[in-house]
Amino acid sequence: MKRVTIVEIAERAGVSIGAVSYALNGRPGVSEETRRRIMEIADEIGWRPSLAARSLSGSRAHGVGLVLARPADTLGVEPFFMRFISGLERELSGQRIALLLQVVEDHRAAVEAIRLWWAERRIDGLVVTDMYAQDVRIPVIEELRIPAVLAGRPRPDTRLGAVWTDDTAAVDASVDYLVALGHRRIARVAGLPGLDHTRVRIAAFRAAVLRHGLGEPDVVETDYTAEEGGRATRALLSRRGRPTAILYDNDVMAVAALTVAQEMGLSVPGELSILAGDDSQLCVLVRPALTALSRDIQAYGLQTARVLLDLIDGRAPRSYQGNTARLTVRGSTAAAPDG
Amino acid sequence: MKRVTIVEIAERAGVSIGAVSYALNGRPGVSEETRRRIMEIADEIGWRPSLAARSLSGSRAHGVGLVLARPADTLGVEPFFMRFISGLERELSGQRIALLLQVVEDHRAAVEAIRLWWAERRIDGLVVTDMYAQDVRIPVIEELRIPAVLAGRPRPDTRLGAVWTDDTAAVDASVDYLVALGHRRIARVAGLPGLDHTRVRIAAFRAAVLRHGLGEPDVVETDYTAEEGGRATRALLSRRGRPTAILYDNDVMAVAALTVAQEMGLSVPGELSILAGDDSQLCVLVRPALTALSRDIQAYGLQTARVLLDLIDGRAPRSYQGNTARLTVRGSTAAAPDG
DNA sequence: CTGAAAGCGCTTACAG
DNA sequence: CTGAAAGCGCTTACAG
Repeated sequence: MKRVTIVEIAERAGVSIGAVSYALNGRPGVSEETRRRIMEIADEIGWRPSLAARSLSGSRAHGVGLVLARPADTLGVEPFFMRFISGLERELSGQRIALLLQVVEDHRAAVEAIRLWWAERRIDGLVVTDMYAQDVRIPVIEELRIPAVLAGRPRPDTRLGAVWTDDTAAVDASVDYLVALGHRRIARVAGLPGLDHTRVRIAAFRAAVLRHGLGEPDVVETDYTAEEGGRATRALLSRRGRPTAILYDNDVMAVAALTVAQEMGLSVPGELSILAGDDSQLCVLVRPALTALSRDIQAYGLQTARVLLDLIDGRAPRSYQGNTARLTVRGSTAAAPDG
Repeated sequence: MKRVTIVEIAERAGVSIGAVSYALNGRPGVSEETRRRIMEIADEIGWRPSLAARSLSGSRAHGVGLVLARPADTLGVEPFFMRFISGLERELSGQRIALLLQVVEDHRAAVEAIRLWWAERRIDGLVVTDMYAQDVRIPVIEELRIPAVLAGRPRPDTRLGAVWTDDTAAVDASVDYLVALGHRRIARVAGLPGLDHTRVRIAAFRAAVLRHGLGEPDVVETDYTAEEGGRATRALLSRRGRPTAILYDNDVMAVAALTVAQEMGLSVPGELSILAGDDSQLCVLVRPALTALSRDIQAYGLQTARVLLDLIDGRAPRSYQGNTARLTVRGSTAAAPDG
């Protein structure tokens, strides 16, 4: 059970521990020959750096934090997060950087978690998701000067990095596609109105509807859950002049909408076209399979990790724009009924 | 940016750093008065222990690891993991223990991750999910003497703790329920055959079918994905003497089955009863809503964390049995067509 | 009850 | 190119 340390390596190699440290870290100060011998010994006895010791003397914690502020049930059903995490991991684990995960109720708790992690020197940086237009986490992160990257639109007034995709273009493409199918009454079931990207998408939707001269844009806000998605759908479909096509802000709500339409005796896509704002296996699970906006979430996570690692290494904050979501056409969209 | 350390507290309080350490950790060696004064100062200047320092001198890393060895896509769609993680978190974060998460492809990679974490002294213990009957992780964990708890059935031949629920009883209840509805041809679409709990459930299913005198038990093995679940369903429903009821090993496959049945023109539950082995929002999303085995996954995660923390504290390995899954009856099960 | 000191396992100037 | 030493921020016997 005795821990293998550089002292043992130094003894076996007949050099000082300083030399061992230099050799192991690839820094100048030892001859190539010595370095090789030291590396061999380290390998042979299965040495691994103690992160505690390394963190204490160097100043890196070798960890980054991700705080998810959502109810566990919502997190569970939306496939987004696990895939995103998995993408982050792919980049981080290669560099022996741990991902610390915390699931909390709200932003207040998130701020608390961030403060503690930082004070304890557990993390070198932070990944921030689910940005709010007014986000209490940002001033705290700025004040503590924590390297951080937003999974979302850049905030030029901050020192934070950002990895984002062009939601406006994706919404535009969706509306254009539906209009080309002859739809004139298109509605949007949006997610949480406080969220940054929800707002961007709503704005894009409004602009697209107006641009096509389709009258007053019809948007219902929800909390992203199946319940509210279903309820919003029921409300929209009960109106006179009900929409012939609805855009949903995620996959879960679109699936719920399909159920509601079927219960109301409306055929999809015959009488109603449904378009999901996120793609996942869920969309393929149901009938008709759902037309959806797809993007590579794992790649998104991976890029986010890269931008964060650069920041931690002291490079200037970057904004990386990933690929715009593509429209994957399946069975839930078709020509407008009266078209 | 200067870090607040116990040195500063000691100076302000006019005592040694040793006294500060004792006071802050609630150990004897300082008077109550001194202790209170020290705590106040610490609070006032916002001191937080450096985990690196604490880990280096004490021998705790204050972290536990969870390695998920599954393809990211599967992980994403099954709501189980996020809820489980969220339950783990609830217990861990209260004790300032970090959850380190790693998502890998297979058990070989999982073993590698475990070895590294342990060698680097990043973790004090491990949560192990998705146990295989023959599981390469176990001998490694035993050899390294890592405190670990299985989210699954106890292994009496090991020093590992375990948190589990009685799958046999849950399967029994499901079969009994279907038999009471008059079903005589009941099949099971199982998950990955290598998994421990898959085997237990298959065995329980076989035993129940035989006990009820329903003839040769009909089991199809899959990989838990919607694709294979759908394919298995199609195969089962294409046979002469097709089943009138099918038990699925998770929620995702049951939803896929619903789609397949509808495509084949079979009414659910009129001609086919579907029972999902896991419950989640997915089951409520579809029509008919799926009858399912429900359990409190968050509580399961929380209990798992507790058993692990006990182990880490040096207590003897415990096996904790959680509540057996309850049958939540919804619209996908009904009396057998010929009953 | 309290203080002084060693030690955890590294990194990093600073001399040779 | 190499060695000896200080230091990171704590904990913990060991003396007083």
